[in-house]
Amino acid sequence: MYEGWRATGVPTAAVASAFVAKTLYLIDGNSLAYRAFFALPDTISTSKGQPSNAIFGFASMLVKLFTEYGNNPTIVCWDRGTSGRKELDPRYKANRPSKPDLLREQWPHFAPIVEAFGWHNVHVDGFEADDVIASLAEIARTAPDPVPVVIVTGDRDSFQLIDPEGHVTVMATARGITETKFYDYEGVIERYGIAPELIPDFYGLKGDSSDNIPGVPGIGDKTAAALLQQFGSLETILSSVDQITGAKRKENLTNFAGDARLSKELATIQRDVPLDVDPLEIAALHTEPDRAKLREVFIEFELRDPLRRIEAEMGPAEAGAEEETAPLVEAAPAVTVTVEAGSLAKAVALGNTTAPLAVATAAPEMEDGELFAREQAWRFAAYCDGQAVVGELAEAAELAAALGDRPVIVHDAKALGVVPAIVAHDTLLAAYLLEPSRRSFVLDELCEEAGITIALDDVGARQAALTALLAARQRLMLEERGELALLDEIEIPLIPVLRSMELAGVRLNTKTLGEIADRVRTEITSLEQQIWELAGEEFVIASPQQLSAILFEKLGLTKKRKGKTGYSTDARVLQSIRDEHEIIPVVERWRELNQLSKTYLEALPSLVDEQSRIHTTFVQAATATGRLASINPNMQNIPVRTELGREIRGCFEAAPKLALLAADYSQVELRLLAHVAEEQVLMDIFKAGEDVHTATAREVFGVSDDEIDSGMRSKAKMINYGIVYGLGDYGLADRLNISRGEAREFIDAYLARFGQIRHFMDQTVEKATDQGFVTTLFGRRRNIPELRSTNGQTRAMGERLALNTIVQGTAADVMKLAMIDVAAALAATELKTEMILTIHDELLFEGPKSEQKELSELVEQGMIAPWGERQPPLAVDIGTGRTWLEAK
DNA sequence: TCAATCACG
DNA sequence: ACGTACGTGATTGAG
Repeated sequence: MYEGWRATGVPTAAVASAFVAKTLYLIDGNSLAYRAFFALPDTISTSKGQPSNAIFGFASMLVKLFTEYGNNPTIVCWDRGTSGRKELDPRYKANRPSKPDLLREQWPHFAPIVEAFGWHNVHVDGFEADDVIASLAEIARTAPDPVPVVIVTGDRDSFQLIDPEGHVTVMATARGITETKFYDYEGVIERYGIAPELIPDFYGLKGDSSDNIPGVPGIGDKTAAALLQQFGSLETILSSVDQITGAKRKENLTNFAGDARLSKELATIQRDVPLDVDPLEIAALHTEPDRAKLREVFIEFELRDPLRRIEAEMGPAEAGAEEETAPLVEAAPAVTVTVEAGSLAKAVALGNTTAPLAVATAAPEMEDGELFAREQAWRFAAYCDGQAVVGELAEAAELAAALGDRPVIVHDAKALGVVPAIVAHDTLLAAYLLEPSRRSFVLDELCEEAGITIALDDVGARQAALTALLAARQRLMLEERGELALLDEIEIPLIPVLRSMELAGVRLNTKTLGEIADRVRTEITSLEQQIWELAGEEFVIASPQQLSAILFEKLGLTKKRKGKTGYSTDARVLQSIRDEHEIIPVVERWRELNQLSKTYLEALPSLVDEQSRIHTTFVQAATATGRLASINPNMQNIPVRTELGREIRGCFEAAPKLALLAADYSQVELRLLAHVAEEQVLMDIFKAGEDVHTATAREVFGVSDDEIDSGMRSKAKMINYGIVYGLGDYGLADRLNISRGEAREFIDAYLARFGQIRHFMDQTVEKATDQGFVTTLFGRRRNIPELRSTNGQTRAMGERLALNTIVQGTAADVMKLAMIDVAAALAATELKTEMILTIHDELLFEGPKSEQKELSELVEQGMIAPWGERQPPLAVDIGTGRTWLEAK
């Protein structure tokens, strides 16, 4: 039976039985790889754009086995051909689609991961993984001193390998990939109602569509199990057809008896595959993971969490082993680092003083409830050229002052409070440019992933050194991708500009705001009573679940869209059923007031400083497109669209004796689109200074200007927005409340009139799909793995992302350059005016009214300057006033 | 912690 | 057969 491996001369079962028996894990590699691939979104990919969902899932499973069950002897088996079973019936697995490209690309990387664990890969030509597993398990099970076997697979037909003695059990992957369920002999009986050895009979009856095993028509899980329980085996069933109830079933069992027998055979896993490995030997062998190799592949595929888990499990490497896990980068200087406590001056003089100094700071540790943390010192560390100095600061601002003109490398320079005069590199911003879709940029994690490690006891010194090494690596990568200028000429120069705006803040008239708040509170209370009365009971109006129960169940109103947890009650749904019940308008009003009240009226006053000013924090590494984000509070979503919203906006005002000036780009995104698509008709509209929506209506509907009504203009406006967002007919139909067909006609008419836009879209999608990413006009890059998804809907999303990212991202680049220009121009004058806010395409300034004329000129110039001579020109609208509302 | 909702560009 | 326009942040209820 085991000639295969006997012939090769490896130890026989008798010899091997001398080894100590441990549990042997036999993994169906194919099953796991496929499961992982289909269980996880195929948009998971590395920062370089390499698809990695299956690798991630597969590696996670191995890590789970390692961490939860220990380092057991493990063999991963792989298909090599579709086995002898194919000869029985050419239909077997015939309708199985070939391996998806995205999985095929990942295929070569599974085996090395297994090897890194110190585990074994096995395949036998002409056999499938489960046949190999069965044969290995058979040897282990029947050895004089049986080795317990756990088979890890997602395929249920492997249950037939489970034995009554408990030597062979199956760990089956459940939903997802890392969720598993153990099956032993009793477990299978419990689950299927039949013993494991009847599994082939079971599949013979019910068939298996995934492997194209026919079975008997009309027989499913339940019937197959019942029949087997009654008769004991497929053969007995087939020979006792007369005793079976149901004419049709009888007929099928008679007519398809041949198929059933063949199906059983197809479902029977072979246990006599010739092998050249000895499972008993492997079971007795203890191997250790190759930590360096493991690290290398996990880092290569950016498997952050699995790497963390496996390293935590393995514990610190043994002394002396450190050399083996050498970092992937040239991090040699780290070894020579010396740490000495010293002064700031000493730090600043570290190494060659014209070379950048890497610095790191740590805020005082604050215990819960501790109010006076500032009495403690800040700690700082500086690193340059293999030497480090650590020390303390009375306050954070000391650092920038001491640094003077020394170039600095730092992780998040803006967070230092005072931005050093010369920032040579910011590892946070560099990491953001390299991976703009990433959510967190923790230095330790970035280094960990890059394979940069430094053995230094002092946390501060280590952070500073890590920053330096990471910076070097990042600059090479940015250079390679053509994004270095983006860092050096946009993101870094922007840091002090943003910091100044944060420090300046915006003045809030808390008195007026308080009056509005009181008024609104009263109204909310009254609305609340009305709603409860109309509903006939008190409930939490803010709970979509409870509201949904009232509206759609108690009151029986028309249900519209439904989400994951129930029927939607959002504004659009409410609007569409407004006429059905008098409660709806009250709920709508309550929603509006409550939202504005909770988010702004009640929250903002507590955020003002002694000057009644609010200081937001701009997050430079937040959005996937390059835009800025604003938090604590978010100053970029202050209301303006509703009446109450405008009242709130009116509470933001200039300080006494000063005024506000707002400058916003007019239709930047459409102008940029016209430029990148080289769409002459659209460019001409802008060059002529026309209203773009009206002009679009004219072009698309083929009418003259005086025939355009407001409805046509608003339709055109929707189409224009749609174009920028990457529109589809359904989305447009939804918004315009027209049929999908009509929407399609509009879009076709638009793209026919603006032919270059269509060309640009097609070309962009093609190029982006090919490259896996898009870039803005200024070279900012975003990977879009969605474009290569096997799911059509996901791909469509990728196409929209591709187009929108170019437009939105280029607009963000332009605004950032504008802010740098304007800030520099302002600084070069005697003007006292300050730039205080940026809201994507708008800038807000505060200063003496007397400066407004000069300021307008300067701001407009500064905002247009980055665009240079490109066509169409950009345009800026400027307004002034006491409040933000007036200025806009 | 997530989903739903809604404020903005 | 699906479920739709891009990008954000804050608040809230419910698990």
